[in-house]
Amino acid sequence: MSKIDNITFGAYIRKLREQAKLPLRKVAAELDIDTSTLSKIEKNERNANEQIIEGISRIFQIDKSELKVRYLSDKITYQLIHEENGLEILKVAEARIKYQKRVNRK
Amino acid sequence: MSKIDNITFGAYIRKLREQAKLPLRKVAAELDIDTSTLSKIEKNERNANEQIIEGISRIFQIDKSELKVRYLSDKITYQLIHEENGLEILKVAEARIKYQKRVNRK
DNA sequence: TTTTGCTTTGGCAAGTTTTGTCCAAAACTA
DNA sequence: TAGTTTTGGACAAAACTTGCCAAAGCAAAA
Repeated sequence: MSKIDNITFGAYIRKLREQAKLPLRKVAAELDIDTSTLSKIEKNERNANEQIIEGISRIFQIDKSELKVRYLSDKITYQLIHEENGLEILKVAEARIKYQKRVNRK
Repeated sequence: MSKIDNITFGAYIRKLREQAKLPLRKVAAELDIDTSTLSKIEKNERNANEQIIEGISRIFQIDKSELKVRYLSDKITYQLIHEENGLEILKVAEARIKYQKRVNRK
């Protein structure tokens, strides 16, 4: 139950930063982005990207794939949150991805 | 097993059109879009949108929500197809959407 | 209260992506 | 062959995203 905690990606990385007692300014500098950009990412007003996820992973020693799962699941949740059939859509996507996996390993 | 047939959205609407024996030209006119745009949508080279899904639903008498499920699950599948943890990402998104539903009906 | 440091906000300009449209060539049909 | 349908490329306009900066807000210390 660690990744299914219903906290957004932004809130999660903010929590990491606050636990480490680091100001935006310092983390942003480490990530080589503007402070205001990081502020917006923490408030889910801007997208993160590979470089930023990489950096967060390095700074806070968090497994990069966990961060990616959080980031992408957030995005997908957001895409479906107002859809009537969100859960069905996910089921179909799941079936397709499983199918792809089967096909790819030939 | 009707929506989980591993056929893309484009291929699906092409099939509908061919079964009805209609040329792109006619369907595109009905949808009020360019013929070549519809050709590209059928080949998954352009996005559909609400208006187009609406139109397809009307022309071929297909339930609009079925079309939406097909369209969006396609998009999500495509977003995750190269991700290591695609299935886990879907699971997390699913848990979040369920959580939202619970919260919303308060 | 004033200062100091941290964070938030708004907005602009540049860059990128997506869209709609047109046209010509390719592919198909009869 | 001609006639029709489908495709792909080019292009500008529109929409969206990004990086950056300046100003405002906020809280705690001096």
